[in-house]
Amino acid sequence: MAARLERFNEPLVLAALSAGPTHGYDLAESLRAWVPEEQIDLGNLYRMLRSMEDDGIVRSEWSENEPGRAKRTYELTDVGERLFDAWITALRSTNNTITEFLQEHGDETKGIA
Amino acid sequence: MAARLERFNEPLVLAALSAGPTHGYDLAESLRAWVPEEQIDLGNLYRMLRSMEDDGIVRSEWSENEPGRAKRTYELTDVGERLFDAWITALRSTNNTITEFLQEHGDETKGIA
DNA sequence: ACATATAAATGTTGTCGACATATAGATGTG
DNA sequence: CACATCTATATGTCGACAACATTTATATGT
Repeated sequence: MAARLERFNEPLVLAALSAGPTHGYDLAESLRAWVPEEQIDLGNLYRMLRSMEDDGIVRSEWSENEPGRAKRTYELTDVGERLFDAWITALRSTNNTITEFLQEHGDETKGIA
Repeated sequence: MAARLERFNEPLVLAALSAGPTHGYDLAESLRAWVPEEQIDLGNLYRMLRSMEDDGIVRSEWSENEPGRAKRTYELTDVGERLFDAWITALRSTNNTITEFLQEHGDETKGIA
């Protein structure tokens, strides 16, 4: 059982990028810090990044003159920053809904709380 | 934008049924009380109830000798009650994750909080 | 008589996450 | 050197679930 929050990886990515540009593989590291219990699916992460780029949420380019495998560096656009704000608001609202629900029904797990 | 919690209707139904048996249409009323902003999809609700019955979470039978259109009355099984407990635990955990995230990033919406 | 509310159900479609696989350069090790 | 492993990006496929639409049927209000 898990109460999965749909698309929650998106605000995690937005938060990570709001601290400055990085590339996909590093982003996966940041996400792991937030959700240590579940391993990040890199395939889905890259797919998400490309879809976010299609929507103008992030912008990317191949990093040049860097050692190692070629990396694509992502950074937030203005649209992305505004989306981040919207996510924060939405998460607050969701959190309130859950909190109210737990207040009304949270004594169901006898002996754990 | 909405931070949708996947399958959140399920714990709502479980909570409603834990207060006693009812039928699908009444359940929709209870759900509306919890999520007034979004209208409940009755089609999906009935589909969900059937699937929950397949999984042994609820049990149902046609109500007899009742006026009006024939109703199917649902009640929780033991499995359903345990699932409800599991949902509570999972929701607590999700709530903690969101809360931590908001504590670190919640000052993004300038002038609203 | 006609519209609307109650009640249950199916069909169809799109989005997203889970899992698998492909490609390729860099680095470590026997 | 050969081979494994790590870093890095990307696509293919599948299934679960929500959104939206439509169907059937009874009861009630005007």
